[in-house]
Amino acid sequence: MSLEKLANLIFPNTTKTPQDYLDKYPQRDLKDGQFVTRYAPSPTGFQHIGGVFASLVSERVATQSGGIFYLRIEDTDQKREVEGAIEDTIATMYKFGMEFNEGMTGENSHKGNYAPYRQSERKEMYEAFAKDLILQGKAYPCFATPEELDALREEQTSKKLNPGYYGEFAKYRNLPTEEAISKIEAGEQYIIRIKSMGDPEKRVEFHDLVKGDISFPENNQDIVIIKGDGLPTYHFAHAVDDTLMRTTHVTRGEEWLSSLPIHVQLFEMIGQQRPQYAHIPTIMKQDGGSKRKLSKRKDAESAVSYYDEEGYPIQCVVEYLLNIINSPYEMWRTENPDADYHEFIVHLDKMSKSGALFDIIKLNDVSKEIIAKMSADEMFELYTTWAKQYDEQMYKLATTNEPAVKTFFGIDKGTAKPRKDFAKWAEVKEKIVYLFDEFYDAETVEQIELPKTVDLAQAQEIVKQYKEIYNHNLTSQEEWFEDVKKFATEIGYCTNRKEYKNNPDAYKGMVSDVAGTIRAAVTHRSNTPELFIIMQILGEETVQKRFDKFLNQ
RNA sequence: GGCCCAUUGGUCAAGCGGUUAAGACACCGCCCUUUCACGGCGGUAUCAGGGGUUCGAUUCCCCUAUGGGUCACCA
Repeated sequence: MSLEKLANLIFPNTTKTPQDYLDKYPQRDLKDGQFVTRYAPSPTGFQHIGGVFASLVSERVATQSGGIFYLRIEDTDQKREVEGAIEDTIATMYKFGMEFNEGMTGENSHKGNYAPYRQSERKEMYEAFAKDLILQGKAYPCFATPEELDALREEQTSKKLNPGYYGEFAKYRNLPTEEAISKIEAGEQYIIRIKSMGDPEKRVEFHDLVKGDISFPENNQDIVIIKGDGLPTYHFAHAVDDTLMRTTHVTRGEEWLSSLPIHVQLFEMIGQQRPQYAHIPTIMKQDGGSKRKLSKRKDAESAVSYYDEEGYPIQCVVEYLLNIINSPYEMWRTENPDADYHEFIVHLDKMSKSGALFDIIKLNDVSKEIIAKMSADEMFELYTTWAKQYDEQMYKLATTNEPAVKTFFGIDKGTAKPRKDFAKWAEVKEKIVYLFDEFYDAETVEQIELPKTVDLAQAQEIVKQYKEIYNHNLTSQEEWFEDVKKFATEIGYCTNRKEYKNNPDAYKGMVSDVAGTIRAAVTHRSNTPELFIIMQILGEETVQKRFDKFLNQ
């Protein structure tokens, strides 16, 4: 029984068997159609929007089925691990409204009955499964050094052969067990590989929930399952963990698709049923003439932190993502304008099979729509929360002028067609600063946006006269505008577009020129919401002061 | 290069053998309009190419092209 000797030599402290763990983590009590999914990131620190995209899919399909969604940390690569990354990941999940039923809840805490949820703490389980494979002769220690493997790869490449450790190239695959034992006893370094029985002439077939039916050649590589540091590779951890955690559906990025033959094989080798797979497309970015993955280095929008910094309400980002996940979302949203997005049912089979280009313009539109529907109070709350962190000056201004800002945010609210002014909080400043004298006063004459057809001298002439008749005590926008029209007529401007078009020479311009000029004088902007309300917010004294300042430009 | 996946307008995309090939964003025009918006109406623009199968292909099959993924003791 030399295999037993070998197994015990490699894993002297492993007394439990796979069955022990299978008993310890029993099948979940699920009703038909309930999904158990997971989000299983590596703690590398960078929160990528693609990760949010993938986890959102997982979370939605699990939650909407009444199943379980859990968070597993895949920290088997210690070199890449970044401190604080686990907490970052968890914070990101919560921020995006994804509640997980089980998993890591902090650096050193978790919830759920299938713990630990961190791979580095599951070492004994991988060892039990690996030991069992060795015992059965399905896995073996490999003593090849990295240099040897490099040389092998080079040789294979030069001969135009498939690179890798397989078949005749698998030098230690058929090493007599006694020799393996003596090498280990002599202290030689090794890793554990599977003894692949796959035949690349044969094909594995499977059904992917997103991609449909796919087939691959069988895997014939003796892939590594336990690395030199004693931790499992992704492939092996996947098979063991998703078995023991009783995952029913593996939703992950499509970059995993080509390792499916390995995974299928691994599940077979450990004698367990494989989960169903849904390989979801990668979010891409247009780069010149071609598409590429959203890049951490090149694309600011790849980082989750970007949306924080720019002040996109998270709900907007989620809804945009949902839009990409299932395009019927948009239709659903139109039909259910006030529904919570959680009520939308995500269908894996309706996902696009190819990667969508990230479209920030569309995101802006989705966002504007959502912000337009918010109440002024809600906007104020979200805006000041954002500003507190990212724009201290605006935070102070907004909080010390709460009523004014709320009135401003509230313009048009509750009407059938509220303005869609803001896509993100970072845009608020440029569209609101004229409410505050310190900004208004600091602006130069070049910054004044006059109507296209009016020059400064004309504008000043208009304002000079308007200042005299300006009545701050009007009570409605309509009343005020009637007043402006009357004034415009008196000074030779037309108040009827058709008439003006028919006879442009009879007038100095349109009433829009007059209104635009007043707007420019009061706000320096050509684009603002209802001027009447802005002037009310400002107060008579300020409005008059601004007229004066304008006349002195 | 081998293997795999994908390919409908600028973008997201409906479609699942017979359609005037939806809709949304963007763009353009008109209308409404005090500006900007919003809104309304309309417009430009798509089945990658070539072969089959079929009475009929965007839909099915094959080839080509293009794009993407993957070929680690990383996940």
